[in-house]
Amino acid sequence: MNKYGKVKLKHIAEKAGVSINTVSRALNDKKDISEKTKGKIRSIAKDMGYIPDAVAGSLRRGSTKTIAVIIPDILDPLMAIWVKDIATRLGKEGYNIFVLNTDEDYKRENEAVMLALSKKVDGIIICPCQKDNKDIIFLNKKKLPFVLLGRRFTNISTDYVVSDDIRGGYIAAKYLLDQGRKKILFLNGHRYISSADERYQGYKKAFQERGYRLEPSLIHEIDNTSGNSIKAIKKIIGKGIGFDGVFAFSDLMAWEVIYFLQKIGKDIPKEIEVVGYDNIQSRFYYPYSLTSINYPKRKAAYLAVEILLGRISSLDEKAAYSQHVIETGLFKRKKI
Amino acid sequence: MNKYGKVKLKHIAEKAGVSINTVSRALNDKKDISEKTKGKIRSIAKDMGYIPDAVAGSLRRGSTKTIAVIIPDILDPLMAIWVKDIATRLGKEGYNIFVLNTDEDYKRENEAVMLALSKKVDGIIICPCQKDNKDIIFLNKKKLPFVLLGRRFTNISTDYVVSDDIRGGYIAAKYLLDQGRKKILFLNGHRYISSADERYQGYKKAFQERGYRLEPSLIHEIDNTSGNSIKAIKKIIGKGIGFDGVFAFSDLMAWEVIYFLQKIGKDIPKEIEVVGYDNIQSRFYYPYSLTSINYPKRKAAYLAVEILLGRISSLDEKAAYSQHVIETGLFKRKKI
DNA sequence: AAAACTAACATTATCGTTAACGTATATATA
DNA sequence: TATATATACGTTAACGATAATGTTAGTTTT
Repeated sequence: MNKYGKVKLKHIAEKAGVSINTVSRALNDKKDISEKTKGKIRSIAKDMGYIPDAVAGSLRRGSTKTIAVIIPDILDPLMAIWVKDIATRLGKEGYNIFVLNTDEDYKRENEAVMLALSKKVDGIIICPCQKDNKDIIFLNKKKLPFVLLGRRFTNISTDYVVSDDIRGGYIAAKYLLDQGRKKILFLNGHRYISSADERYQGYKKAFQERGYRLEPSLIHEIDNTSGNSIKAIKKIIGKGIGFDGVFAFSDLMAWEVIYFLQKIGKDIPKEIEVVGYDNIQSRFYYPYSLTSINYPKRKAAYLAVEILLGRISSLDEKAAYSQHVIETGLFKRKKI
Repeated sequence: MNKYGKVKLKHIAEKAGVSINTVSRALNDKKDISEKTKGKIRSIAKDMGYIPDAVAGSLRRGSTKTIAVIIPDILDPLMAIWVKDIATRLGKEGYNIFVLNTDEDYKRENEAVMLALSKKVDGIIICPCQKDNKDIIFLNKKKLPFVLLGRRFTNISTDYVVSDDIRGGYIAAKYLLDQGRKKILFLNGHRYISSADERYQGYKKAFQERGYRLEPSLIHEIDNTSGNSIKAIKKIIGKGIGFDGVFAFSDLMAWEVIYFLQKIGKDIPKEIEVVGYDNIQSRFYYPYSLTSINYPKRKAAYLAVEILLGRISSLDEKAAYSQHVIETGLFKRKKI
C-alpha cells in the first residue's frame, strides 16, 4: 500500500503531473489522449493500487452498470440456473447483477422494484408473481428498461420471454391421460400467475378434447415455495381424495410430492405417476421417474438478456415489444 | 406522475417551502426537525412519487448499505440457503446484498473482491476457495470488514464461522467403518480449501485410531461444481477401483454419486453406502439413504452476519477476532 | 505567412445527496 | 430583564468521477 489512505484520480494526476480529466480518459480508454501518456498513467495507477470508485462514477455517468434480477425464490433451482446464466451473460458486457427475492409476495415484489429504482440499476429482469402488477407497469413510465422472464402480464404489453405454458399444460394432461390415469391431481401455482393460468387452460383443453370434465377437488393452487406442496398433499390425502397421477407446477413441487408419496408407501410411478415442469436436470439428479415439461431454459434467459441490452442501448423508446413464447415439449424419464 | 421528470429533494423542498436539508432530515428520520414539518414533507414526497437516489446518497454518506456475498456457486443448495438467510437477516438492518459467484476459481474470487471494493460495499461475507488467498488478506489493509463463512484461512487470522470439519471428517469415517465398510472412497474437495483439508485430517485420524492405512487410490480431490463428481466416479470405476462406501465433500456431490451408482445398477445403501456433508434437507427432498454430516447452517450464517455488523458499527479496529467452529454431528437417514 | 485545423491536454460544471456548520427563534433559568 | 440553552431550520461544502467546454501548441492548408 502507499501513503494515500485511498487512492483517487487526484493522487494519480498529481503523481503523473497531469489533470484529473486526463487520468480519467486514460483509465477509461477514451480518445483525446496519446498512447504514451495513457501508458504512463495506467502504470502509475496500477502501482498506486488504484481501485475505481463505482459509486462516484455511477452518479456522474448516470448509469450503474448494474441490472436487477427479481425472482420469486433463489432456492428454486430454475431461478438459480437463470440467475447464474444471466449473471454470466451480462458479466461479459460489463454488467453486474443485483438479485432480489420476492418469495412470491406481491408486496415484496414492489419493494424490490422500488429498491432497484432507488439503486439506479440500468435495467430489470423480472419473473413477476402476478400477471397484473400495477406497480411494475409504473416502470414503463419511469422509462427503466425491463424484461419479463418465465411469466408475463396480461393487462399490459411488455417485452417478455416465457415458455409455451398453454401447450405445456396440454401436453402434461394429455400424457397422463394417455397413460390411462383417471384421477389426476393438478397441483398448480396460483392462477394470478400467468404461467399457472395458461397451464390450466392447456390442461383443461386436453380434458375437453376427450369430453372429460375437470374435477374441482383435484385442482389446487398453491405457492411454489418451500414445503408447501407437502402441506397441500397431506391435506388433500387427509380429505380422502384419491388420485393416480399428479401434474405439478414445478419440478421442485414434484420432488416434494414424490418424496412424500414414497414416504407413505406409494409406488412411484406404478401407483401414481408424477409430471413436473421445467425439467431441472443440470445438477439435481433425481432418481425417480419424473417426467417433466421441458424447454430451453438457458436460451430463455439469454434471450431476455439480449432484449434488455437492446433496450438499454437503443434510443428508440417506441421500439416494438419483443415477445417470445418458447416451445415446450415432454421430457419422459424412466425410473432408473 | 407529476410534471418533474425526476423528483429530487430540491423539488420537494420548493413545494414544501423548506430547504433541501430539511427535506433530507425529514425523509431520513433525523433529529432537529419538528414532527409537524416532518409529516408535511413526507406527505409531499409521497404525493410527488419521490424515489431516493441511493447512488448519490451512498457517495455523500460514504456507505452503500450493501454487503457483498462471495460464494463458490449459487447452484449449491448450501450456498443458496446461506445467501437467502444472509439476505433476510441483513435486510432487517437495511442492507442489501450483492451475490458474486467464483466457481471455485481463485482468479474470479479476487476479481469479485475487487468488484466489491469498487462498488464500495460496506462489508463482505465470503466463502473462500483457497485457504491462503493473498489478495483477500489485502482487505485487512483496506479496512473493509469481512467475515469468512464455511471455510477459513490458515495463513492469517480473521473473523470466521466454520463447521467443525475435522470432527465432521472423523465422524463420517468412523460411521462408515463402524458399518463394516472396508473400501471407502473419499471424494473430497481440493485440500487447498480449508474445510477439505480439515475433513481429511479427521478422516485420517479415524483410520489411524484403528490402525488402518489410507489407500491413496481411494482418495480423490475434485471441484465441487456441476457434474464433476460423476466425471470423477466414472473415471475411478473405469480404473477398476472398487468400493463399498463413499464419503463426499457435499450432499450435492453425494446426490450425483448416488444417481450415477444407481444408474449402473448398484444397490444403495446395501452395496455402497454414501455419506454426504451439509445435510441439505430443507427443500431438496431426496429419497435415498443419504447419511450426512449435519450442523446448524442457519445459525452459522446468522452468526457471520452478526460479526460483520459488529465490525461495521464498531469503531474499534483492533477488536479481537471472532472465530467460531460450529459443532458437527451425524445425521443418519434411512432409505424410505 | 496568415488562417484554419487538430491533437492533447486542462478547467470547470455537474450528478443528487448528506453532514458540518451557522443562525434565528423560542423557552428556560438566574 | 439579561443570559443560557434548546430547537428547528438554512447555507454551503463536500463526496469522486466524468462530460462539456476551453486552451494551447503544433500541423496543415492556401
